[in-house]
Amino acid sequence: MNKMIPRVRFAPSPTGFLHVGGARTALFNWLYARHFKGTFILRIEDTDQSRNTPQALSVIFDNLSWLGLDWDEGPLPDGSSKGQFGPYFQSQRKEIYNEYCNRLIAKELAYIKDEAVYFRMPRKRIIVSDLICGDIYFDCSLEKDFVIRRKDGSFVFHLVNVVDDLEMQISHVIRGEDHLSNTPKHIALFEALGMSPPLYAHIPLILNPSGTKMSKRDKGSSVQEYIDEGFLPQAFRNYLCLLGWSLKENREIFGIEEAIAKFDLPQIHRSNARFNHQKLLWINGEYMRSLPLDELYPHAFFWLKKAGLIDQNTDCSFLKQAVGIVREKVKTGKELVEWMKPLLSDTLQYDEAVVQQYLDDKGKEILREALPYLEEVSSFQAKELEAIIKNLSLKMGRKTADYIHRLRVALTGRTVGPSLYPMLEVLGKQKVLNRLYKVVGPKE
RNA sequence: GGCCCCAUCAUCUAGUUGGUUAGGAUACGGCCCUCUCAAGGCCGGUGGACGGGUUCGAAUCCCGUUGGGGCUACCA
Repeated sequence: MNKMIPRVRFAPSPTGFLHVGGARTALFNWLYARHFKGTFILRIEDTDQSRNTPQALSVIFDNLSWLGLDWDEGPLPDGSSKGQFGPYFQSQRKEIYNEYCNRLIAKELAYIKDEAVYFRMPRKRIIVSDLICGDIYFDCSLEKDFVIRRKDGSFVFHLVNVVDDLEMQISHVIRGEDHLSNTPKHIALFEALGMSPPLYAHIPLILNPSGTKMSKRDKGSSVQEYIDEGFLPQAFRNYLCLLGWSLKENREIFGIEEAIAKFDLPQIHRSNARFNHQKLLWINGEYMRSLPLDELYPHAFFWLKKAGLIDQNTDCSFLKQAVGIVREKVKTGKELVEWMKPLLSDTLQYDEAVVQQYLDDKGKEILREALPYLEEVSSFQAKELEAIIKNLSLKMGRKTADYIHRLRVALTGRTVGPSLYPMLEVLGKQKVLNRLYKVVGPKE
């Protein structure tokens, strides 16, 4: 086994969703592989047949792809696979497990009892040399033998995990700390099979905001929720990096390339981290604003399409401009969709209270004052528009805000929205005038 | 219960050969900016669980206590 070129793996179970803890485990494995130009392997731990469905499998593919984590070996969505160490589904590796199991029995390192196969656990001290936790001593002198093949012939996690790791020549096992206590068993299995174990790195767990274990039942525990909420993968994986790892230079926003360049195992924290939704929101907002518009646009398109706000006929250049002004104000895709509604639809929802406050007789009068200027302005650009509204307010002795607020309400039905002048420009003269006349009544 | 891991602001963290006014970020509060909302700028409070050691000196090393987490399955 060549330790210079790491081979790492992510081995999820097709449960129907990807846990955020699993996502970070995948991310750290992937970062490690990419940093050292190693191999990142995807292996599906589907020994539990009951929950092994095609949909559950595609969730893994989809969510990993969304995160931008590509694998060098493993199954592919089209049903094929790549890599020379397959099959990459545990359900297709029974012969292999059987062979190893029999080998252990032959060497009398395992035995049959009650129709199950038990591994003869060595009664000795086992040292786990962990890349993150250091040397940990386990006194296994009282450890009980454990089942590796069940009565029904299926194999237990410890056995399949070890066999797969050695068959696939995994060099570094990077996994959640919840496996730390299992590691002596795994090491004993490796030794019984005459192999030296891989290097281990147990990463701290991700906890709920309350500090309890994040289980599948908990809200916010699945990656899909964040996709649905309209988080950007760039932001989400950036945040995931921050849970247990940091650049160590007082900077928290960094791209995946920089993470790859600087990632390594020894710098990882030893203590568990709570998931902080507020901070994720902040990071997402940062990316929302700073991503090149062309990079943000496909995500926005996806959100808007899913919300049913756009179709094939929507004007792309208008859409992109609208996203460009709205993204300054929002933190998630869901918010963006909400803010885009008045820009995309010509049937506005006016709140009664808002109308009374802003579009009463006085409000309409103010809008009428502005209308001729908006009609006559030579170029419908934010700068020009700002100039004419400012001049108008000077001339009429009003506050600029008097015009701005009423225009916003008249044009969007809302008191909160994008900055006015850019919005006027994006909507364009025609839409602006149409909407305003709809509010104040036709020209006399 | 047994075994293992962990312990710096509310939260994520910097610190790693003991000597810092314990730094940053999010959140929170105040002020400024302002066209609503954001963003931005400035300021602010809050911190090494507790108790013992070692030392001239401990967030940093040792021990104990407490607290949190994990494992202890014919789940993975």
